[in-house]
Amino acid sequence: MVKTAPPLGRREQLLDAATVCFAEQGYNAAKVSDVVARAGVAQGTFYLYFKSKREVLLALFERFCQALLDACGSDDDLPTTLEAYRERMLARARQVLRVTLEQRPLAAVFFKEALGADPDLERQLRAFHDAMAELTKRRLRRAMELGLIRPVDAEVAAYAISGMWERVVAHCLLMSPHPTDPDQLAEQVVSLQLDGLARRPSQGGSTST
Amino acid sequence: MVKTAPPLGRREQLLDAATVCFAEQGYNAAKVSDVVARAGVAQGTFYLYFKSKREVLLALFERFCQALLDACGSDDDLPTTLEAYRERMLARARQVLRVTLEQRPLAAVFFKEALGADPDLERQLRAFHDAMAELTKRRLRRAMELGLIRPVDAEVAAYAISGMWERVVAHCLLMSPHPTDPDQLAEQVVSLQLDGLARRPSQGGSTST
Amino acid sequence: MVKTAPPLGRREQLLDAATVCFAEQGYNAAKVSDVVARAGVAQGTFYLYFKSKREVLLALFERFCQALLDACGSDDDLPTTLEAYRERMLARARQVLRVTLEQRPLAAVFFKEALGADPDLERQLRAFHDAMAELTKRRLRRAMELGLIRPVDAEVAAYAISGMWERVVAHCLLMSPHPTDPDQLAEQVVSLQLDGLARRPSQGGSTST
Amino acid sequence: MVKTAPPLGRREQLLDAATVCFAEQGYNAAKVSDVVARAGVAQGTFYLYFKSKREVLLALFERFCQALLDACGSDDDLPTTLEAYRERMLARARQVLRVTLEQRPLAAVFFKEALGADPDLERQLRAFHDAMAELTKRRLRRAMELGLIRPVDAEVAAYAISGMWERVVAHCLLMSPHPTDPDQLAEQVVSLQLDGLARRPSQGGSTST
DNA sequence: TATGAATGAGGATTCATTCAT
DNA sequence: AATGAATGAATCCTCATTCAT
Repeated sequence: MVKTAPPLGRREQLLDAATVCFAEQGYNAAKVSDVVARAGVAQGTFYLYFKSKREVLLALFERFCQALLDACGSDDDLPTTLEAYRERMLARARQVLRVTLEQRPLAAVFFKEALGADPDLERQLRAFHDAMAELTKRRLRRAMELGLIRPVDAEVAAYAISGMWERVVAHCLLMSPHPTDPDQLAEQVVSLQLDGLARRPSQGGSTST
Repeated sequence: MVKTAPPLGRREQLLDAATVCFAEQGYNAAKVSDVVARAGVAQGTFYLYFKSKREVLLALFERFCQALLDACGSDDDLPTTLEAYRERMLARARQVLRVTLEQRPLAAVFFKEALGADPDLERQLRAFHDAMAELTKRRLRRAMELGLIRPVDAEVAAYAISGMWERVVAHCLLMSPHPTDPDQLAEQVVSLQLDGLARRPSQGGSTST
Repeated sequence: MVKTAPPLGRREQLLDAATVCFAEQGYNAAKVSDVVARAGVAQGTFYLYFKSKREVLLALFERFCQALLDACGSDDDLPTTLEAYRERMLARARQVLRVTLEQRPLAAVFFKEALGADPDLERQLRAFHDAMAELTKRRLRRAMELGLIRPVDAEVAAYAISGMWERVVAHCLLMSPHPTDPDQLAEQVVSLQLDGLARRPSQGGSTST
Repeated sequence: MVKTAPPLGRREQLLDAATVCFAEQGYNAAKVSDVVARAGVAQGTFYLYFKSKREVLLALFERFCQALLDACGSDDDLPTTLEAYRERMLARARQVLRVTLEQRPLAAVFFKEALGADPDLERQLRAFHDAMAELTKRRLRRAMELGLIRPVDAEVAAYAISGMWERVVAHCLLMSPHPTDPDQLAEQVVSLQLDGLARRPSQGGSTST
C-alpha cells in the first residue's frame, strides 16, 4: 500500500501509457480503463490531467507535430550550391527519420489516426500539413530563385514531397518487418526528390536493387 | 403494400448511402441508422445485405482499391523510349486522377479511414499498398533493365511514388478549396517523379509556378 | 421467451414505472435501470421513448400539472351569489383533491421534486404556479367586482390560497398515516379561505376538533 | 506560510459558502469542490468539519428551522381580545418575514430542497413541519377556547396556514422580481387568515388590489 | 424480402471521500 | 489544522445487432 510513484510525472506517465494503448489498439478501440491500467493509476486520476479521452489524442498529436517541425530546423544560412542544398536536405531527412524512429509508438499513433477520428483532430492535422507545406514551399521558392532547382509548381511539389516522406516513413514504421537504416533511406529519398527517376547521360547504369 | 423499389439495387443503394455517410462523418461517427435513413430503408434491411457495419467499409474499400488498380492498367506492350515511358505514366496518372475525382466521396472515405479503424481494414489497406507497390516495383525494375530510368532502390521508390500521389490526391480531394485541373496536375507530378527537382544544364532558368 | 407485451403502451408503461420509482426513491436516487427493471424492458428501450432521464420527469410534471389545471375547470357561467360561489369553490376543491388522491404516486413525485432538481423543471414548475396564480387572480378579481368577496390584494391572495392547498394536499398525501376524506377536507379549507378564522357575531361556538 | 485566517470561523465559513452554492445550484448540482473553492480552503478541509456533504445540508436546515421557530416566539401572556390576537399574529408574521428576508440565500436553500433530496432531510423537514403545526395547533385551540376564533379543525387549519405562509414567502423570495414590503405583506396575509375572503355586511365595497 | 421495436453489453465521465504529507 | 492528489464506485447513454411479424 506504499505509494512510491513520484507525482511529478503523472501527466507524462499517462501520455506515455495512452501512446502505447492507442498505437496498439487504435484510438477508438483503446479504453480509458486500458490507459489507466497501464499507467497504474485509478480511473479518476486520468481526469485530473485531461478533460477527456480526446484531449489526450490531441495532446499526443501536438507533441509529435512539434517534434517533427522542430526536426525540420530553421532557415538561417541558406546553401548556395546544389551540393550544399543536397547536404542540407539529407541532414534534415536524417533528423526527421531519427526523431520518428525514436518515437515509434507515438509516430504510429500519428499515422494510424490520420483523419476521420475527430473533427478537432482533423483540423489539427490539416494545420500541421499546411505548416509543413508552407515551410517546404518557402524553401522551394528560395531554391528556385537561387537557381538551385528547376522551376516547378511549389504548391504541388510541396505536397508531393511531404507525401513521399510520409508514406516512406509509414512503411518503415508500421509495415516493414526489418528495421531500416535511416541514413541509407534518407539518401535514397533525397536522391529521388532531387534527381527524379529518369536516366541522365552523365549517370552510370550499375547499382540496381 | 406494393413495394415499387427494385430490390436488385438494394445493396448498391446501401453502399452509396454508406459512402456518403462515412465520407461526411467518418466511419466511427457514422451510425448504421444514418445509413439506412439515407437509403430510405429499415434498420433490419441493412443486415440482409451485410453481416456488419465493418463489412460495408471493407466492401467500399475493395470497390475503390479495385478501381484504382484497374486505372493503373496492364503491363502489355512496354514502352521502349523514355518519351514513351513518360507518356505512359502520364496517361495512367490522368486515369487515376480521373477515377478519384469522379468518385470523390468514395475516395474521401478511403483517405479518411487510413488505418486504425479496424484490424481487418488495416490488413486490407496494407494489401492494397503492397499490391500497388509490387506493381510499381515490377515496372520500375523493367524500366531500369531497359535503361529508361537510373538505378534506384525499387522498394523505396515504389513507396515514395505512391506516397507522393496519395498526398497530392488527398490534398486536391479533401482540402483544396478550388478544384484542380487533373491533367495539369498529372503533368506536374510525373515531371517531379521522373526529373526530380534539381536543375540540369540543359534546362532553361525562368521561374514558372 | 414469448413476448406478450402489447407494444402500444410502451411509453405509458415506462412513465408509470418511472412514477413509482421517482415517488419511492426520489428523482436523483432512482436509476434508469430501476425504471426499466420495473417496466420489464431492456435498458435501451427507455431511450427509444425518452431522450433522457430528465425528460421523463418533465413529462410526468406536465402530465400532473395538466391534470390539475383541468380539474380547476373553466370560467363559464359565473356564480352571482356568495352561496353559489362557495359551492363552486367546493366543487372544484373536491375535484382537485380527487384527482390528486387518485394519482397519489404521481402527485408524490410532484411534491417531492418541487424545485432545485433541474433548471428546466424549475421553469416548468414556475410556469405552472404562475398559470395557477393567474387563474386564481382572475377569479378573485371577478368575485370582487361582483361584490362577492371583500377587496384584497389579488396577487398575495392568489399565492396564499394555492399555498394553503398545496400544503394541505401534501400533508394528506405524503405524511398523514390515515387516509383523509376528501369531501370533508375540501369543506374545511374552503371555509378557511372564505370565512377566515375570526369569530363573527352570527356564528355559533360548538364544533371544535 | 503564515495563515492569517482565523481557524475558529472555519465551520461558519464553510456553512456560508455551502449556503450560497446550494441556493444557486441546488443541493445535488452543487459540488463539494464548489463549496471549498468559494470558501477558499482545500478539499480535504471540508471533511475536518463535516462528515459528509449531506451533513452540511442538514446543518443548514437546522439553522434555518431554528431561526424560524425562534421568530415564532413564546406562548407567555396570551392575548384575550381579537384585536390583541391580531396584533400578536401580525408581530410574529413580521418577525418571520424579516428573518427570512435577512437570510435570503439560506431560505432559498430551504425552499428549493423541499423533499426528495435525501431521506434524512425529509425526516428533518417533516419534523419541522410537525413542530410548526403543533405550535400552531396549540395556539389555535387556545384561541378557540377563549372564543377569539371560530371553531375549526385545528389540524387542517394549521397546515393550511403554514402552507399559506410558505408559498407567499417562497414567491417573494425566489420568484418575484421586485422586493416586497414585509410589513404590508404581513398585514395582507394575516387579514386573509383571520377574516377570509367573503364580504361581510359591515365591510365597505370598493376594490383595492 | 422487409420491417423496426427491442435488446444489452459496453465505456466515458463524475464527484464524494480518503490519507499521506 | 490544512492540504490536494488520488481514488473508484456509480450510472447515464449509445448503437450495432437481432428477430418476431
